[in-house]
Amino acid sequence: MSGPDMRQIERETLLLWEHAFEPDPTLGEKFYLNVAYPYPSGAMHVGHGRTYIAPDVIARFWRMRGRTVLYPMAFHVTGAPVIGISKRISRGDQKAVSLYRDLYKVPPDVLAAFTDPLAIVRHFSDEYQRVMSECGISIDWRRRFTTVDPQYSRFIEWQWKHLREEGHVVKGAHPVRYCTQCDNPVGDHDLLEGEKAEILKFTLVMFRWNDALIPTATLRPETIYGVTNLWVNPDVTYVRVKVDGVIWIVSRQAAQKFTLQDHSVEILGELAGSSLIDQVVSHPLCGEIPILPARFVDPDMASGIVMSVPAHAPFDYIALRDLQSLGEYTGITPVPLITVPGYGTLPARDAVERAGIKNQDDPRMETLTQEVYSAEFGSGRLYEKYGGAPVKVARDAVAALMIRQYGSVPMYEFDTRSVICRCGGQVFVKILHDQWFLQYSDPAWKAQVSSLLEQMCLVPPEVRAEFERTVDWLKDWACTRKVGLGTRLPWDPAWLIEPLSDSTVYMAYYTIAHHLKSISPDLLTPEVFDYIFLGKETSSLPEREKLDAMRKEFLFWYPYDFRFSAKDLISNHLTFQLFHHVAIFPGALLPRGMVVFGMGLLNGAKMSSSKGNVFLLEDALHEFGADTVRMFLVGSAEPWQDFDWRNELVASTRRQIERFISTVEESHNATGIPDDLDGWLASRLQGHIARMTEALEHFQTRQALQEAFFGIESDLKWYRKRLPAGSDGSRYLWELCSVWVRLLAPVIPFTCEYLWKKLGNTDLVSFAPWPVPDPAAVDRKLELAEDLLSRTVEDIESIVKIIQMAPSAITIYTAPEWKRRVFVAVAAAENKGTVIKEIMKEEEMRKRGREVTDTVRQCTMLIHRLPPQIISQLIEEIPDEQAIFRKASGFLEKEFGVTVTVRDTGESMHAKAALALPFKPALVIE
RNA sequence: GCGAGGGUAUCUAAGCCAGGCCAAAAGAGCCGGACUUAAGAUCCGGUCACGAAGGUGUUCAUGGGUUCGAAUCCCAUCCCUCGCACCA
Repeated sequence: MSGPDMRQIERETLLLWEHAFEPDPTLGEKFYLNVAYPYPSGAMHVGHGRTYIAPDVIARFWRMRGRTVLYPMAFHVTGAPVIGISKRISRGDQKAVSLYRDLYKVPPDVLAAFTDPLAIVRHFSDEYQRVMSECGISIDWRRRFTTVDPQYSRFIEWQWKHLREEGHVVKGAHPVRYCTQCDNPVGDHDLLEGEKAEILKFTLVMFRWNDALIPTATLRPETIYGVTNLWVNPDVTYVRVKVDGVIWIVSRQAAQKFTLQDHSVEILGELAGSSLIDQVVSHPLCGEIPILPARFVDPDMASGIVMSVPAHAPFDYIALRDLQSLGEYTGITPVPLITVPGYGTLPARDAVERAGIKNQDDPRMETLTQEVYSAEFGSGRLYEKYGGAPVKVARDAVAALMIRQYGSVPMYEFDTRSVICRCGGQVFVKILHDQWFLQYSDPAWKAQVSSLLEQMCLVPPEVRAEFERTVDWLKDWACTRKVGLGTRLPWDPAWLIEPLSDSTVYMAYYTIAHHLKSISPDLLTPEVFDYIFLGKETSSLPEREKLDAMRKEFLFWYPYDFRFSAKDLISNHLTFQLFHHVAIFPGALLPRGMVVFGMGLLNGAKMSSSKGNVFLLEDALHEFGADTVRMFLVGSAEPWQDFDWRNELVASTRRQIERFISTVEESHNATGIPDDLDGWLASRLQGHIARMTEALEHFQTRQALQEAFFGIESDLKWYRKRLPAGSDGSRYLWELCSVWVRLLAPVIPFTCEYLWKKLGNTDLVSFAPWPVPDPAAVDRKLELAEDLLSRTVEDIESIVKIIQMAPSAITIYTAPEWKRRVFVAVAAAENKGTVIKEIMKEEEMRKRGREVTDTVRQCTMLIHRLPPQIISQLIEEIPDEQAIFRKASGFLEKEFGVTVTVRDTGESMHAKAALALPFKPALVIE
């Protein structure tokens, strides 16, 4: 049986759904959820699939529960990536072309148009919509927009006007990674090499040498008191340059760097490093010192000349020792200035000697330097004669002093060498001016976000800590760019608003996006948005009727209930959008919750388009069908867990759906009259409904599926096992299937629409009422009886298996009345220690002596092994086991193919019979 | 390095917060059987070890500790994932 043609069903169902999920405000309750919109620069893979399918399951669930559900979608087009992509494609870059042509399967004529960046996003946003629809995602596409639509830009301008008025936007200078070849700042993804390089702020300590200054860059300005010499690389050519009118001696590379860091630089001439050796320089804080040669000095690091503190810097110490071992400069002794626990007077010497370093070429020098550096920074103190301050404090104080009095200036430099742009050019640190910042560092703003977070529902709860940390840690964010697509800053149009800063309150835009399409962008002044979103009246508002409708619609949907996104966005986007919301919207309209997703793996490895390790969502749809893809993606792990796509696992998901289809279809054959067994099935079903509902209320899609799919399936398995031979079950199965199809509709909606119709319904299951557990259908006694039966069957099976003998007769001995009393007494006892005493108060029990104490012990063990729920039920009433087993004897005989007798323990002298306990009958198999 | 989360049987994964319901749910895979001309699907059984009576033994990253009792609590170590900013 291959089942119905799912692809055909999908096509037909999609027609039924056209315009079905386009909600307008109602009188009822709403549920508004949204997902971070995609940047459509490539094809969707199965990882994207889950990002949008999991919220769809939630959307469909609440829709069936009667809420008016809004699930909108748009496309984030702002930023620079597509510009780079289109450049690479027009340049004929093989890697880029092959990615788009071969992996994303873009047709040649479309690819040719990709020389226009907008063509890329247009193509892929259409693809996204098409594929999302094919997945059955119930999006209201009327509200679709892109972030470069003129209406959206007007909206962003409104948003930024408010941010500025609230004082959240400030101007400043900012050091950035900068490629001189591209003449642009570069981000991580623009780098060929050195992604992890951090920008460090050095202090240039200015030593005087004749008419010139020699700047040495240091991260430890406080060590100036211990400087014994400078190091210059004798093999390097240095330059004499005029910097801001003063003569400096630096490496050639450094001279170029200064031009990018707010200095005017004019090269006057060259001089060999060797010519500087043995020259004497001076600084007011350390006096006169010589220049010594050292090969470790890198001309491409900061100024290309360093100051030497052999007492505290292992590199300096070992370089000096190397020289002195050749008999040179033996007059120089290290000058200590910091005390640090765990080290002697000369920490650098201690570290070098402990590690047994031979010379300055030893590879361990880096870690050694780090070790001394951290120790001194963490617990070091300057000598009393230098003020006695902790290093932590002295560092900034001395730097400030030098800048104020001794001509020092800061210099920015990377902590690692070789930072290379994708274009192949070297990357430098440049100070950008007139940069605009969002002042996330503002404690008052942070406090507002923190208190909003406290009220918000975060799923899973573990992410709360990370959000709180992020709010604490956020610093000012450079929010404008010179290149890319986007909206211009209204008051400074030379700048574009950066992509992470123009995507923070668009959830409000969705509520009216479809109405805005019919309004000229020119009419969308800040006053118009003030009215729609804040209810602020202004005279002569245009299109008043439309605005009123929008105001009403906005207030219907807002605030949003849940925002969904992957966990990598916690530390930026998800937190940013909270900052922006509190800045603009009143308390009653602030976000209510967020759901954070895990990441996707493909066959155990990270999914990555550039490495080709992706499985395209569309391919998955074709190969497995939409419902299979959906069920796998939301069923293999909870949304916040990472999931792993493996084709062989997905294939078995498809079989599960096929099994479900045939079960429901075959329920037509069930024509029997419902009896107790159906009562049991119905009672169990109520539990499944309740638990699945609760799971979905908590976004636990996997748990929900376990409950509703496998839970019901395994009940049916037992049900069929229990049916008399030849029976297909009762009419109750129709009812069960009606519930079952609705429970699974959020997860596998195509299949369920199909089956819903087969069950004789004419409406859409997508809008059918969600099943509600019926307390009247719950029958604990029936459930307990079946439980006893199935446990007993398991026991018999396990015995039969072990004894490896074909049984000829089975006798079930139920426990005698007095044991039931003991059982209840033990189960109900507060104090298990004194329970025997209590029981022995009865004359009848005392007569039985040891038998009773043994039973107490056995009962205690049994009680520990049974679920508490069963125990509490047993305390209330021990079922009539005789009746249960007698009633099921036909079933038992069918199961084991032998006669099954049921007896009370008292009727037998058999040794085993004495083992009977309540809910654990003794079994004799012969 | 810093911040957050996590490591459970062949795999995915529940259990952990509230310690005894735990040899540890569920699914998958694998093995065996039934059905079938055969394959697939389906159904039945098995899947840590031992056991001719429903049990016993050893397991929940590693090593310690608390407790009558630990996958669950505490400490240390190792490993994995995400983030560390001008980038979507």
